[in-house]
Amino acid sequence: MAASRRPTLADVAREVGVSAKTVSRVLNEDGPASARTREQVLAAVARLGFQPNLMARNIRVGGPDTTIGLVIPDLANPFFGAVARAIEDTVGERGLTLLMGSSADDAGRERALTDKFLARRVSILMIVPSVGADHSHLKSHRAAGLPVVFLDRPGVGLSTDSIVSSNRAGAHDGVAHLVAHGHRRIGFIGDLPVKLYTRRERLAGYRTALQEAGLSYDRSLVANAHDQQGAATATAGLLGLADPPTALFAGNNMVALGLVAELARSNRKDIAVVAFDDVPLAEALEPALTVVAQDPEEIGRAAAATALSRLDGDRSRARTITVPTRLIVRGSAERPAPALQEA
Amino acid sequence: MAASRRPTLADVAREVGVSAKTVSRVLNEDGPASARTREQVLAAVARLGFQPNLMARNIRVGGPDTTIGLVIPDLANPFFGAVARAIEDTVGERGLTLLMGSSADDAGRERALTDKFLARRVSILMIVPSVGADHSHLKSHRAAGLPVVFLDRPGVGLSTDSIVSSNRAGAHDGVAHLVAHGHRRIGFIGDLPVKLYTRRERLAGYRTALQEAGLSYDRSLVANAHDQQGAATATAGLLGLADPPTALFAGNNMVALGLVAELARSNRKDIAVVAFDDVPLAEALEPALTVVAQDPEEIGRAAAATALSRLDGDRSRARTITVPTRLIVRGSAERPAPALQEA
DNA sequence: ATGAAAGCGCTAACAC
DNA sequence: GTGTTAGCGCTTTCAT
Repeated sequence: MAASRRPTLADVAREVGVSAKTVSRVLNEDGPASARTREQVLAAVARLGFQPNLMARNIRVGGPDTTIGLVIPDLANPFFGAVARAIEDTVGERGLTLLMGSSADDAGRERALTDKFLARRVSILMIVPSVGADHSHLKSHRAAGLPVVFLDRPGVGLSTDSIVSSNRAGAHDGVAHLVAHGHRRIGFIGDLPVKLYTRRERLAGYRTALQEAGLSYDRSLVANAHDQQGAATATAGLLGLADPPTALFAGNNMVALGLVAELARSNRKDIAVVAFDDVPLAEALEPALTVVAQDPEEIGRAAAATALSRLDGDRSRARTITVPTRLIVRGSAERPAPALQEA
Repeated sequence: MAASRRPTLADVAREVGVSAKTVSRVLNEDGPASARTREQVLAAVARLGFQPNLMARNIRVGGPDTTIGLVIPDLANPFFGAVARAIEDTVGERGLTLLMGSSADDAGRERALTDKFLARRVSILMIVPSVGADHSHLKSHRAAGLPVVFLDRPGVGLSTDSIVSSNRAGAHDGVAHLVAHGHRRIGFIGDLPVKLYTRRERLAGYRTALQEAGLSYDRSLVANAHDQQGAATATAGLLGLADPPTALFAGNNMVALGLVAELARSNRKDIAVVAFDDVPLAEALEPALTVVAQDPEEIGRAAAATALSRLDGDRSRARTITVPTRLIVRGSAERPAPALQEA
């Protein structure tokens, strides 16, 4: 079958015997139109299955497109999925549609995605910045009125709104909780790369908590992993040390999954655990997993609300919103530390 | 600061002292251009920060936009997140960008989203159909060459490609596994609404497995839930029956989370479980959770591959691709059934 | 209440 | 190698 051309405004106009502009008026409820004309137009639209070309409209009107560009590291990571849903819910009321892409935490892919989004004249740009990415090329866009929001991590080379979790305080609280249960050798498995903002912040919180407890920072207790498999390996590595930790802190949700899986596999019930970011079934584990929960819904909601207020003309200084984390005590930190060997 | 207009092709042309078409040629590597001109153009482009307006280009070229529209029930559901990632990976090689939206399993929202996508002239439309949605309005679009693919469930009123899991066989295998371990009273907690395709298929598989074992179908052992909380309630309800089940089958990932959480909360280690769709940490539970795993990556990949082949002119009959599920035995079905009370 | 013409930013089809 | 003209589908502006 021949691929029949999609009907245009002109087709509808011809069908009814009016001008294109009249059809446009009816459809956009712009200017006046007689009841009879309106009826006929609407009928023809339905008959032909006409759908206005939004791109053509946008071209002519000149304003930004009714889309919002969102760059996240991984569409399949539930944390970012939850953030995305909250964003969609909030901007959806304004009729904005989500244009999404995964950067895989690669600066080049992130740049390619943002460029694509800019070429589409998105009305808002939201980015989870990758390590090594520079955002100074966005200065002119922001100056021209494009709201740009950084999510989860601050961006580099551009002063604009950022929404982050209370990484440092959260990690501190989690580690302090382990300390309170008597642990003195606490391992830390962070995200990769090590320059990642969240990794550094959470490590800083870990170090502060150790310091407050008078514990020295032992580099050999710090490991890194970017996925579940790597976290399992890192866990096994730490537990295989000559002087192994009695407790472990997981730096993010993926690390938590690998870490907990490895402890289960090796049947190490004697290791205390706290994880940063909540995971499903945390409460069904034995013992139930104590976590420093993030609030992805609030991160997404705050990001969207901030961007919308910018869109509405808010020209105040760039702000950084820190969304609080919350320690959820479930039991996995309560394995008592073994009695000290020395003295 | 004044929102300065974004530079256009004409601006670049003026800056260099050439015609707009020449700039266009350089940028698209269309026709020839002297090395000197090319250089000057590129320099001006960089200087002005020019980015071609993709919408304007598309209007003129007339073809579909380089976007793919994807309607899923919930951006935050990890199953659909994994599907989306696989789609993005596959179509990304063709330079297509993802336009996404959540339908919340509502036919009206689904329709609003698809209409938006059509108005944007997406080159591919992928939909997880909601119960009650009719898709006959897409007939003309598909006839005009727009690839339409249904994901996870078949659509209604339109004959086109669909990608689904082997729901019936998978559920059958899971339930048969419970039967093999001696269970004769097996509860089923399915998704809502009850007319949902996957719910019905999986229930059918459950019934077949019972039948094969010579077990009668007991309506009181079938419950429903759409979220984790509801699944927990349903679980408690089934276990509170006068003649309660000794084993439970969870109809999807969300149900599985609620069901397992409830069993943990009420400390019911005596209940055997198999879940449809894998969940994180399944192997770390005690006992580890046996599941009928779906393959979201393959679903996404197959959907994208099918759509791309349509885009390349494949006009063969609509196909339904069934992606196999896989029973992953981990232990939660191995709680022996109690000895029969009677006879 | 409706229409004609011009133009948004870009490229196809011809010039030269 | 480069420029000119026309036109994609729509809306703005100005008529009538």
